[in-house]
Amino acid sequence: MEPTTLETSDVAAALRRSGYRVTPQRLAVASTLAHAGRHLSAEEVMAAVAEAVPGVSLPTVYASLEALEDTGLVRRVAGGRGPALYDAGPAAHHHMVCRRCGAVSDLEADVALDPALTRARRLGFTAEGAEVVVRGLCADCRAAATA
Amino acid sequence: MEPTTLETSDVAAALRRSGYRVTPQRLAVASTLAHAGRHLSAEEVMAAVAEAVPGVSLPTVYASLEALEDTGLVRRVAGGRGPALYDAGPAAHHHMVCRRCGAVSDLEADVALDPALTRARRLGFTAEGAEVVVRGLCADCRAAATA
DNA sequence: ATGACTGCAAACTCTTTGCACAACA
DNA sequence: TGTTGTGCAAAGAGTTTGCAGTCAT
Repeated sequence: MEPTTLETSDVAAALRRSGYRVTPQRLAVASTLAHAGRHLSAEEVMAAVAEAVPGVSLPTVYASLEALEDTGLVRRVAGGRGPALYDAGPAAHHHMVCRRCGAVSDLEADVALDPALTRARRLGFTAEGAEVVVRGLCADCRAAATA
Repeated sequence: MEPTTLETSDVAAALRRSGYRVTPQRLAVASTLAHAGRHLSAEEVMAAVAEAVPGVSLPTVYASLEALEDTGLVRRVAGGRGPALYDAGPAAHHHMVCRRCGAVSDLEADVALDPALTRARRLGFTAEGAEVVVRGLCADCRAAATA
C-alpha cells in the first residue's frame, strides 16, 4: 500500500550499508515514521513503537532516530519550540513554522532550490537537501495575538 | 556606521508600538544582536549585554529576546542542536545547518520564495518571511564521519 | 564469540516560572 | 501611581550519558 515509503527490507539494507545493526526497535521507528503521514516527536514515536516492541525506552528511540538520520532515512525537523520533530521519507517538503506555538505544518510549493544547494556545496558544505521554512503566525496564534 | 541596522530610537519606537516598555536591557539585547554580525545564543547575548548592563540575568535576556521577536526586530533561528540562536535585522538570509554538530552558517543565494509565501498565506498562515535551510554536513563533520 | 544495542536510572542543558523589588509610563 | 519588567532561585522539559545485560552478526 505504500510503495513510495520505506519498506522494511530497504531500511535494513540502508542500516547495514551505514554500518548499523538491524534491530526490531530501529525497524519499528522507521516504520512508524513512514506511516505517520505527519511529523512526530520522539515521545510520540515511542508511544507508537511500543505497540510493536513493548519495552522500548525513550533513549533507545532517540538512538534509533539518530542512526536512521545518519543513514538518511529520517530527518529531524527543528520546530524551534517544544520537542524536535521527525519525519521519514525522501520526499522533501517545505514547512510553515509558527513562532509563537512552534507548530510545524507542511507546505506544498514549487521553489527552485538549486542555487542554494550549489552555493552551499561550493562553500564546502555537504548538502543533502534543502527546504523552505516560512516564518510567521499560525491562524490560531494570529487570532490570540489580536485579542 | 550601521545605517542599515537597528538604531536605538527605532528599537524603542518598535517596542512601544507593540505595547512593550523600553528598558536598558531590551535595548542592549537589540544592539548586541544588531552589531554581532552572526547568530548568538542567549548565553552569548547575556555575556555581551552584561558589559552595558552589569546585573542582567539570563531569564531577562530570554524575556527580552521574546519581546523583540514579537515586535519583529529579532528572529529565532532553530539550529536543532544545542541552544537556540538569535539574529537581528530585517535582512533575511538562508542557512546551512549541519545535522551532526548543529552549526548554522549563513548562505547567500538568490531564491524566489514568493510561491511559498503566497501558498502559506492562502492557507491562513500569517507569513512574515521565509528562508531556505540547506541540510547536510559541515566540512568538519564530513571529515569526521569519513574517518 | 564479540562487539554493538537495549533498557534503566540519573545527569545534563536549555528554557521557563514564581515571587519580591525596582523602574518605566 | 500603577503596572510591567527585572533578578533571583528553583522547577521543568527534552535529550543525553553510564552501565550491566542482551542480541545481531
